[in-house]
Parts: sequence; C-alpha cells; structure tokens
Amino acid sequence: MVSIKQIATDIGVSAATVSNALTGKGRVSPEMIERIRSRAAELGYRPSITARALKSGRTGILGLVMPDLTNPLFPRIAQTLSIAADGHRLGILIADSRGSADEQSEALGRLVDRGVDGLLVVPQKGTSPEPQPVPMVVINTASDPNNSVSADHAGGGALVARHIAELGHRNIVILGGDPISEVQRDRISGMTAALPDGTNTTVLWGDEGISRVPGEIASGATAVMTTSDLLALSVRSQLMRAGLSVPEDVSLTGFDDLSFSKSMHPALTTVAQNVEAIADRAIDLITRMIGGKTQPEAGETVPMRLVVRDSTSNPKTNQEEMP
Amino acid sequence: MVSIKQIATDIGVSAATVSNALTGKGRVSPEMIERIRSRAAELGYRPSITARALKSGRTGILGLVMPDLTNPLFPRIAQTLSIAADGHRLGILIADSRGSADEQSEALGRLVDRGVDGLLVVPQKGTSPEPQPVPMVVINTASDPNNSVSADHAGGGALVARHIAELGHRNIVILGGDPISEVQRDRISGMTAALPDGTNTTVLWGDEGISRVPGEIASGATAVMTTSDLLALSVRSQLMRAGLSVPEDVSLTGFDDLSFSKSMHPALTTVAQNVEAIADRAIDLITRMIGGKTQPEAGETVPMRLVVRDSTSNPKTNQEEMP
DNA sequence: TGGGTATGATTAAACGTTAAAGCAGGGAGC
DNA sequence: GCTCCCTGCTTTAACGTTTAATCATACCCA
Repeated sequence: MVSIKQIATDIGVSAATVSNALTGKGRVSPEMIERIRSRAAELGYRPSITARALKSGRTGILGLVMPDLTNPLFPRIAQTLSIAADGHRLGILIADSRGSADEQSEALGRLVDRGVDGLLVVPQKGTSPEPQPVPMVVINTASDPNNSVSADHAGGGALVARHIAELGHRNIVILGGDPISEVQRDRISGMTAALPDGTNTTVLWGDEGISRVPGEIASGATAVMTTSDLLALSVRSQLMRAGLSVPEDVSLTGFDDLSFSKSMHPALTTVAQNVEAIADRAIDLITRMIGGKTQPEAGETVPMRLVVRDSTSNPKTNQEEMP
Repeated sequence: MVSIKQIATDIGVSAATVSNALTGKGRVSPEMIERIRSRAAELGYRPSITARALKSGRTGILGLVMPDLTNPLFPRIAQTLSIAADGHRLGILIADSRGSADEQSEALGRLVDRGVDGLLVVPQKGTSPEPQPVPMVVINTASDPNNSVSADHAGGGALVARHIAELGHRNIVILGGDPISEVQRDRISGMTAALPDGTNTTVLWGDEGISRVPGEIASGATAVMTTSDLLALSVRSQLMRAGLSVPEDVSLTGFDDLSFSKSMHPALTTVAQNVEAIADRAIDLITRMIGGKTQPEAGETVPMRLVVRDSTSNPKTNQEEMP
C-alpha cells in the first residue's frame, strides 16, 4: 500500500505538501502539484479512507437496517439506495433486524459502533427505532413524522379503491397480511376512506382471511383488494381452486408491483411505490442531516402510482347473474 | 465520543494500560483491570473501529458485489451472508454492478478503496471478475474452480430432469432466460445429460421462447422445464391463455424456489438452492483466506434440493389423447 | 548484600492523513 | 533600508488505538 509519505520522500518534499497538492487545499506551486500528481499516478496511490475517517470523524458509510432482508421490496430499495449513495461518495453497510425489535436495536448498535455517519431504517412492523447518536432517517413509516421518507400508503390505497369503485364494484373484500403492520393499516384506511358511501366492505387478515375469500365472493363480493402482490397471488390460487376466474368473476388488486406481478395471469393491477424517489429523498435527507442540520426536518411523503393491468374489470351485472 | 485517553486520565494511568486492560493483552493487575473495566462501562466507552482499522490494516468489512441487486435471489443471499458475517464480527458493504462488466470492475475498485478485507462476488453473467489486491470469493460460478462457492446447478438440473423422466415424460421443452448466463447453461446441460436416451428435447430461450411453448405442446411436448421460477410463472400464464392446464396437460418446473412459487396455482415444482450453506461456506472460505492462507483453495459445490409440489404429474397417456 | 527476575506500569512510536501554525525568501511600497 | 505581505513549503500535532521497548519496584535466593 503506497502512502503519502512514500510519495513525499520520493520527491523530497514533506507529507503535508503532498496532501495539499492532492487535495488542492493548501498553497502549492503548480509545478509541484504536477510532479506530485504524476508520481502518485505512477505509484497507483490510493488515499486511505480509514486514515481519513480517523482524522475527520467521518467514515463515509451509511447503515441500512431492514426488518427482514427477505422482504421482496428490499432488492429495489437496496439497489436504488446504493446507487444514490454512490453519487454522494457514500457506502452502504447492511444489517438485518431479523424479525425482532431487540435485534433491530442490536443491529443499529453494531452499525453505530462501526462508525457509520448515518442510519437508514425500515422499521420492524409496529416498532419505532430508538434515537441514536448519529442522524437517522426512517423509511416507510408515516407515523413518525420527523426525519422520515415514506410512500403515501393511504394515498395508494385510495388510488386502487377509486379505481375499483369507478369500475362499479360496491361489495368489496379487503385483505391484509398482518394487522400489526402500520403500513398495511395505512393502506387499508386509505382504501376505505376513498370508497363511496354505501359500499359494502369486509376486511380480512392473513391466511385465514385468504381461505374465507371464496365464501365472501359467493355471498356477493365482486372485488378483492389486497395490501400486497404476494397476497394477491395467493388469493388468485384460492379463487382458481374455487373455479372463479379473474377478472370475470372477481376483480383483484395487489400492492407494491413486485417483479412477478406482470407475469401473472391475468397480469395484476397493483400500486407501485416510487422506490427510486424514496431512496433519493432518503439519501438527500440524511446527507443534509449529516451535513450539520440538526433540527428535525418534516417527513416527506412520496405519491404512489396506480398500475392498471388485466386483473380488474367491471363486475358482472345483476342481469347476468340471475337470468 | 469517549476515548481510551479519557478513561486513562480519569483513573490516572496511561493509555496503554487502559488498552491492555480492555483487550487483556499486556500485564495489568487484576484490580486495575477491574477499575478500568468499570469506568469504561460507566462512560459507555466503545472502541473506535476506525482507529483499530488504521492500526491493524483490517477494517472488518467485506464487500459484496452483485450483478443486479434486483436479482430475486439477492435478499436471501444478502440476509444469510449478513448473519454469517456477523458471527465473524464482519460487516457487509454492498455494491451493485448494474448490468455491465465495467461497472462491476468499478464497484470492486470502490470497495477495495474503502479498504474491505475481502470481496464476495456474484459475477455479472458471462464475466469473470479480474483479480483484486484483497482475497476474493466468487459465488455461483462453477467455471472458476478456485476460491469459489457455487450451487451445483448441473446437479440441480439433473434432479428435475430425472423427476420429469420418472413421471414418464419423453417429449420435453427446456426453457432458459439468457444463453449468456453460465449458470443457466449449466442447469440446462445438467438436465439434458440426465434425461434417458430417446427423450425428445427442445431448448428455447427468452421471451420468444415463451411464446413458442404452446406450439411445442401442440406438437406433442408434455413437460416444460425452465431455469427460473419467474420464467415458469410466465409460461404458466401463456399456457393458461392457450387453454392448457398444469399439470394435467403440461408438467411445469422452475428453479430457485422464489418466494412466490409456493403461492402459485398449482404450487410450483422447483429446485432450491441451499443459500444458507452457500453463504456460510463463502464466509468461511473468505475468512480463511483473510486469515493468511494465500494459496487458492478448491472451489466448493453445494448440492441443490428438488422441491416437488403440484405442477408436475404423469403425462396424459396416448389412449386419452385419441379416443 | 547484591544480582537476577517477575510484576505492573510507562513511554515512544506507529498506522495514514490533514489542519494549523510557522518560517524563509522575495518583491513591493514608502 | 525598513517593514509588510505574499508565496511555497515545513513542522508539529492530532485523530484513537496498539505494540514494542523501557523502567521502577519488590521479591527471591544465594
């Protein structure tokens, strides 16, 4: 590993001068700068980020904590975050909070111990990460209004709900995965709030909820809105087993626009998060916080986008149903 | 940030003694150790990993480069890797090689510049990452036999192929995503090698291949083996559109056991990678390499596991077909 | 009593970098 | 000719930690 000192002794100049020449900070003559630059290039000099980190107190590393790296949204978040971070010369250290709030705290602690400059946290369902000695931005939990960046889950719910309502559905099943998840509750409350008066809705949860879907259809429901594409896929299978077809007998919607949803048959109508925007804002926010702004900034909310595909259509009319 | 020095002056002892007491290395009296320990705990002292890194030349960080963080397998790899790394007190810095070999090199370079102790690389399709100044373990490319850990893709292919053959299929379509991918080619060659003589196989690729599947079925094929669950899902949709049912008319298999495959209808027969084992071995291997073993170690291969679900069954007999 | 040694600490240096202060020399202004 | 300032470089110190070398003290044994 070639260091600043070697360049210095090579050229017969002090280490400080080399540092100044390379960073363009102090006063160095143009010729000297040139000599140092070229010698550095010759030797393939790479500054030691570690040494810089020690000196400056900044590691240039962000910690990313996710509730479960297995979350199907994680890849896209990680990718966009990593690209956005690159743009700011930041690295991303990952940690998994493995399903428990305790592990989440530990993960945060480990990252802080490693000297990360800031933390990006997608919190464990139903938890709110405790304050940390470094700036922290919370992703996707609107409840904590400060220093957070979130998709507008309620707005997304409203989007699908209006779509379904406009198609003419008035008897609707809403299916969530886990009532503990605030994100899912937000989506659902967005849905119900946007439905016109007189709409009949039933809210179901989890696997047990899935199994009750065919029954609900039999008793008159014509659409199923879920809080996740994965849930929608399960419902699709359940319906198929029951001999019901989508969208002829039942309209079906998902959430998140996961990779497989456009390959489904029929392709799934869903609501997409603008993951790129969320990641960009999050990185932006945290870099600003690291840059010294200590006062909490208001949380940002990123609109969701309705993706209409083939799994939704008008409900069967009553005439058709009882000839 | 409380440092060793503060503890030292607090107690009235030298910094070296504090360091020795805390790490248990030098000669310190038991009472002094106790005093120092308790004072450190009181102050909430956390050693500066950065300073240690500078002194020791080890950052305790591993770089993970993936071709595309959007890869559906990434979450599981990242999670297991991160847990396994935790066990060795290592952190994981992620980087995305964004689809090109050039970006892959740059990503590797950035990580090396950050001082990672080792690199874990899932190479870009069809590329072989150039040597780096730190130990590197290549994941999932059997071709590079040194310092690599890979699922036994060919073996996995053989597993499904034998399953399909045992069910009685003799006219089979094999569908790959991209012939550039060595992994996919390995899977396919494993399949074809394991099929009994006299089996009629057609190999198709990509979207165009998917669209040709119904035609192949019409001309007598009874099973479709794909190199990815996502591909299988697309085929499933295509078949549905063509009015063909799975597994009655066509047996269908995937690869990788992605999250959604058990929610499909019918639940997909597929081949699972033992991601945990791969990650563990990779971490093991790289820590050994970092620990000084400079000689290349033979690549390891981890067996795959056949997951039989509902998308495969006996082919229709000829009698049934022409009554 | 004196030399050897074990014990428990200290000092000094180092890892690679940078910020601040200092210093030598030259040119300008009066 | 004196001061003053500007330029270009050097010295010093520091970030927090570890390690090798050193040192003082007390103890043991001959």
